[in-house]
Amino acid sequence: MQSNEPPRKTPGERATIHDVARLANVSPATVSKVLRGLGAVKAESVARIHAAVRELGFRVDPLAANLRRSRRSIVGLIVPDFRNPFFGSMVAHFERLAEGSGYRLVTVSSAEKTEREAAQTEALLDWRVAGMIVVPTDGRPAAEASLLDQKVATVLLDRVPDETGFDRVSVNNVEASAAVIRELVARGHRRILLGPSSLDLTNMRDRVDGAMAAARQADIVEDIEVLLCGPDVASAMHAMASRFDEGRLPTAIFTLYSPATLAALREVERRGLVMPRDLSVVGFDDIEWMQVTHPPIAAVIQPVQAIAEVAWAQLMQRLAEPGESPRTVEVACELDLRGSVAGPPA
Amino acid sequence: MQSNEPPRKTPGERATIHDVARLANVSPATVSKVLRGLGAVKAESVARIHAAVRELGFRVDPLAANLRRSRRSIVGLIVPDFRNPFFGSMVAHFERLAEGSGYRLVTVSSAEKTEREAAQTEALLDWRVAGMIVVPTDGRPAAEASLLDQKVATVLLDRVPDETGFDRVSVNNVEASAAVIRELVARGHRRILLGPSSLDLTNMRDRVDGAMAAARQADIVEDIEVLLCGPDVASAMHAMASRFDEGRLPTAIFTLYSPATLAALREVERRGLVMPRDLSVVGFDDIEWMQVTHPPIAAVIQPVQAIAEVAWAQLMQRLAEPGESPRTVEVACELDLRGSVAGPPA
DNA sequence: CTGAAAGCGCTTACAG
DNA sequence: CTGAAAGCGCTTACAG
Repeated sequence: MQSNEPPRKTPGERATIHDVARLANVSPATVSKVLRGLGAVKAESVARIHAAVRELGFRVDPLAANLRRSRRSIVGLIVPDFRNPFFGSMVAHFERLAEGSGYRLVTVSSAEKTEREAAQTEALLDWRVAGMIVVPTDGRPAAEASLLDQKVATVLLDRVPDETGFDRVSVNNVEASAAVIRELVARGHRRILLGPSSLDLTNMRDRVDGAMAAARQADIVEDIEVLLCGPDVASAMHAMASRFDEGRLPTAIFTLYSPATLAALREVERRGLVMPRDLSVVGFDDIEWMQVTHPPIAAVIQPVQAIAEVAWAQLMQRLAEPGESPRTVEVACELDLRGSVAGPPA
Repeated sequence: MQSNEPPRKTPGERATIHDVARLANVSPATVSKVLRGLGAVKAESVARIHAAVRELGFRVDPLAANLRRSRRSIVGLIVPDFRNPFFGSMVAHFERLAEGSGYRLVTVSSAEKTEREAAQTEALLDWRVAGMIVVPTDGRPAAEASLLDQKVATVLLDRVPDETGFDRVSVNNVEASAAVIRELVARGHRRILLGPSSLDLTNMRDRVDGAMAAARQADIVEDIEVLLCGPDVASAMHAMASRFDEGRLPTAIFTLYSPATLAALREVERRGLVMPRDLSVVGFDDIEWMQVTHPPIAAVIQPVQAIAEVAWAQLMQRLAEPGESPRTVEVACELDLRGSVAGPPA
């Protein structure tokens, strides 16, 4: 880091590599070489160059530096929604990972719309990003053709397609969801409501499938109910409210993403129901507030940090070896059964 | 938006303006002119150029396009923490605002560390951003000298310094906090705990000042207690736990940022206290989960969208008229007194 | 060990 | 109406 008061000679204008070269009495090519630690340069020149860099407060323009290469040292990250803390946390982890790796991270959101995801992807490709990390809006990159066409190293995250030419990282959605159902069944529940956002998302489909498989095992498939809750908190509130209005509630709700958990609790609260006496609730995704409710909400914990680390490592690996065939990694979730779960009402 | 399958001639390589020029039988300069809608060009040439652009799936490289100007068409946004939904929401609003304005948004976080804020600012300046929107880590931009030196249009947000050469947008922290105290006093509270993150942050200081002013008016200054809760949820949990351990709690807690609200509720929950019977709680910042707790938590609502819109308008204005003297805008908050507030225990 | 020249993908005067 | 040339801030062969 440089000091707070860069001793620039020309306030308002940044020094260029030519200014440094002039001051150090060498050519711009030599400055460039020294700055990137390449080749053999006379010690005297090196010293003069470093002095000039300090004197002028010179810092290279990373965008111009990459112009001659076909790819910029930028990684693009596309998430569905900044307001969801799960993705917020993901962004924070990637930002930390990008530091020191020599890549800059540019993060954009698709707002859960495929057209926007496509437009954002194209915009990042316009920047000649070296790589991309994408949480596809509905399980398949919206600008898949362009990504493949331009051969940009890409890792898909969270909502990953079954078949794809890209690297993938996800959690063990099927098994984690099955485990939740098994726990509920073990406590005596039969009538269980599942709350996915939509069945177009591959991760949601996997969660429903896992839950259903466990239900089949327990022979309670016919008692399982699926409520589509839509992309965000607003839609989930609406869906839950309608369902609660209908009456004859199940004895347990397993919400498959955090906005639905929020919506379910809101209805529980509004109608004066008491967890877990009247209703058990388990959410997929653990968020900080889930431990300040009364009782705390049981949750499937996604290891965000591990997901980000694995994905970043995969991306770096692919940038190093573009030819390798795509790999898939599945990270295991943990189930924390908190106070919101008990047996069904007597 | 272009179709999913760009009909590129050279897969893997993007077409350049030279490719377009060659195909359309004109010079690159003419293509450039047409693409930016400048100057007079023969209708025939225009048609051939558009045809070539489509044929090759050409899209300009916005970074290269800006190289000749001293500033890139990029706006940098620095927030303290992506994991805080208040800032997540802010980022989402700015992203939407940037679209269609011809600027691309590059968002980074300071992780509540001034050194990181300084480094992130320098990095964005390296990119020659046209403008910056900064939520200063502790009330004053960490790389202030560089921002001023390079004359980059800058708007400060949320935690704004008292005196500064930059445009500022904040909420009416003093008055909003005073209003909370007045409401609590009106309900009979005297012993009130304030929970700021730190007194180094100008917005926190203003909130404390506003609360204190109202307390003075009500002659209860000596009953006010201030608990520093630190930068994030973890530190706030720790601070709250220690304070609750001490015993002799106040009758009301006014947390001045959402992590402290979370921490306060966690202690309430852990110790089996009942709101508002044993304790009233009001938080500064409204977050979605605050309405799914029992009872819902009273909150000072910051109008994130209005804040973002005002700040963006200011930035655009300053880019248009760099010479004008800095302006300050204060946006009003709304107080929603929900079930977590009542009179003190009898 | 060093520098002149060409190039990255565009735009900007300028000349015609 | 159009194009050749120079330039933005760097890097990359290449020649010496």
